[in-house]
Amino acid sequence: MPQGAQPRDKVTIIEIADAAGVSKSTVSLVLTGRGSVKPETRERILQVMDELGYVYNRGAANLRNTQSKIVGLVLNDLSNPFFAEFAIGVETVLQMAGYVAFMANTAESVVRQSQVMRMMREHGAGGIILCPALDTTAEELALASGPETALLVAIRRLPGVAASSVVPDNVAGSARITRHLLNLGHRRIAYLGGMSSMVVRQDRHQGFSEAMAKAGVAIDPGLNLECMPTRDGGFSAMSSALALPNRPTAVVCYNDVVAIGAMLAAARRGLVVGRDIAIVGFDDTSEARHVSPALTTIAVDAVGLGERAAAMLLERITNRAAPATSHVGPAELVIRESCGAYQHALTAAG
Amino acid sequence: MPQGAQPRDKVTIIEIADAAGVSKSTVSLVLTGRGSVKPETRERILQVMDELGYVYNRGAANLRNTQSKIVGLVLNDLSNPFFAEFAIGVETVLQMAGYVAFMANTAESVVRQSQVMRMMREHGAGGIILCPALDTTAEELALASGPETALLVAIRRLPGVAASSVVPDNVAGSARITRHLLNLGHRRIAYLGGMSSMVVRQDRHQGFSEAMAKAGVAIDPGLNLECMPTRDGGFSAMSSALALPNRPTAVVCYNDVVAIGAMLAAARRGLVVGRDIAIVGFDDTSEARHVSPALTTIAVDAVGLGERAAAMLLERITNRAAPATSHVGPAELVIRESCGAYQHALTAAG
DNA sequence: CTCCCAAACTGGAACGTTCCAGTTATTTTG
DNA sequence: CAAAATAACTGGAACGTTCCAGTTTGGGAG
Repeated sequence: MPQGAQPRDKVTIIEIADAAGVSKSTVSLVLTGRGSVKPETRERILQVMDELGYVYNRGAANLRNTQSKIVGLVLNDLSNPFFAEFAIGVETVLQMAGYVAFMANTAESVVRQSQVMRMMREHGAGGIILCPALDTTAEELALASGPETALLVAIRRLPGVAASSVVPDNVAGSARITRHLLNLGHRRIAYLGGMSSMVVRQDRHQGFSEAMAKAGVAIDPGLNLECMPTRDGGFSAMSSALALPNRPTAVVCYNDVVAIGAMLAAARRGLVVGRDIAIVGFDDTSEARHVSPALTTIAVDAVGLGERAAAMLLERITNRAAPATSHVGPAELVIRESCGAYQHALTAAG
Repeated sequence: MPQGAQPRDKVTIIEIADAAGVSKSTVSLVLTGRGSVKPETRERILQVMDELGYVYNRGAANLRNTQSKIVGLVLNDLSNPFFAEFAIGVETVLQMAGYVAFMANTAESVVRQSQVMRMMREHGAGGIILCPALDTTAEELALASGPETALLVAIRRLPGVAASSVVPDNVAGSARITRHLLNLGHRRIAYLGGMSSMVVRQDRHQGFSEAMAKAGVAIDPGLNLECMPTRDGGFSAMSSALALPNRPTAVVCYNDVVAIGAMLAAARRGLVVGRDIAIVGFDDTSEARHVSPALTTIAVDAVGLGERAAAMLLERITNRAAPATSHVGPAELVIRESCGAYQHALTAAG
């Protein structure tokens, strides 16, 4: 605030009008940019605003408008870098379009999720991008969202929900990375991590199964291990897998976080990952590059998914008649060291 | 929304009142919980709300109230897990207090930062927690914040700003980790990363210098290397350091991200980190644990800082007379493998 | 000079809520 | 049993904006 201005804690359009010697309607005209105002009048009004430290009151404006320029972004786990990157993509696009993102972290709690969604609707959000918490049901969502708020479900698809969605191609990605291990000669391959109640786990495991079936390789049911999708979960599940009498030669993990836990467990057992055992992940978070050996994984472009989600939601907000659409993003294989492909190439050549 | 309810896209308090056979004032009473309403009337009103799919309009309420229950959280870099963790801490405390966080990522852009802060004020945020973008000046901030919005500056302290602040003890932390290297016998120690214009860099470098001076070890000016606080920055700065005729035996890095880049550069040169050279970081992000060798670093408890920041801001919002306060959080040494302490212990014993 | 038209501006009624100042119904109290 | 107190409820005036329907101003055409 420029010096000399009294810090009146609530400057309104009317005070601006009085000070500039015009009516509040004229001030509103320059604020919204609608109608025609003489340039010098506009200038004078803007200057007065500056002097008095005027702050536009969007709440009051929305009361008439219904056009709120707010969208909500509900994340299930901000501590996972994957979702942080997703959020960055969303934010970039929204910002460009003059929207502002109300962002909240549910930490996988469905009650917090509905609280947060309610809050957003109460604040007049025109749309919500939701990365649903585990155990979110279609009914809950129907209650927590309404006809005036466009809903887009991202990352975790939610069967039975009539909303747009943006998800990576989990089935294809998982099949792709499984085929890679099969090509390297592995036959005893475990699937590790995630809980079977999770839709994403189901999709990824489906891709795994399909690739195995297509290659004519039988899946040992004992090599299908569930665990929470955390590093600790991966660590203990992998420890059990390694204690098996006939342990796997390769492990397809639910995601990078689990894979990193699994790598730690293998190292603890004295195994060299990429030589004695192959471990692969899913997501391609920045950590996948930094662990040693670097993790072979599936890149799903979190930022790109976020951008796409935001764009699709904005489309539905501005064009309310538009139908709900779905987008399935690409999932690409990134070969690094943890699968032993490099080692393998050497052996094959030698 | 329960079946049978018409999806009227704007249900107001008045329609609820009509349907329940009471006045809008009574409905307002049950909404706010003020005043006394007969339990059965309250029940009836709540039921009607449910049936008609009523959504409370906070914008309209704030028009009278000025108590908005919104606080803004402005982050300079959401892709850095440190800030994601900080955000989680902030959110947890706000949620508890019934507040909702408007969160935005500025990606180190000062123009985006002022846009975002303006938006938040326009939406009636009662306070803003700001992790300032690089190059933020005190003057800009004075313009972008106002008397009606409490400001708290976090993580990066900003000289000359009259606001509360929450920062880790950069000086002490840096001194602590430098002392650790000195105790291990290192004398040629480099300081690597960050730009000297950054206040955080200044603080951390000060701690480094003080520890060196106290130990009576001279600092070689050639071993003070600046770079952007990114992994790539750390990589190239470390590459230069290693090309020096008389290279350092230990490197204190600006933060973990830089340290990880530096480790990569050392490995590329064929050096075994923790044996041939010591590298340490600052922040203790989750990556520090996962790299190999695990990084010795300074833990500053990002979540705790976030919680503290939120609590302090809420205090200032609810008690407007409260003066601006400052909190300096602890910075603790976490010894892992990258400094060779384990190796050193073996040698000393043998 | 008069008329007309556009440009520039204005007053007041919304918007959905809260809250003050009542008004009625019900209970307590002396 | 009347009076007072309380509980339960109500009407209307805010709050800060937008927008409709005017009104004034200033020029140009006839």
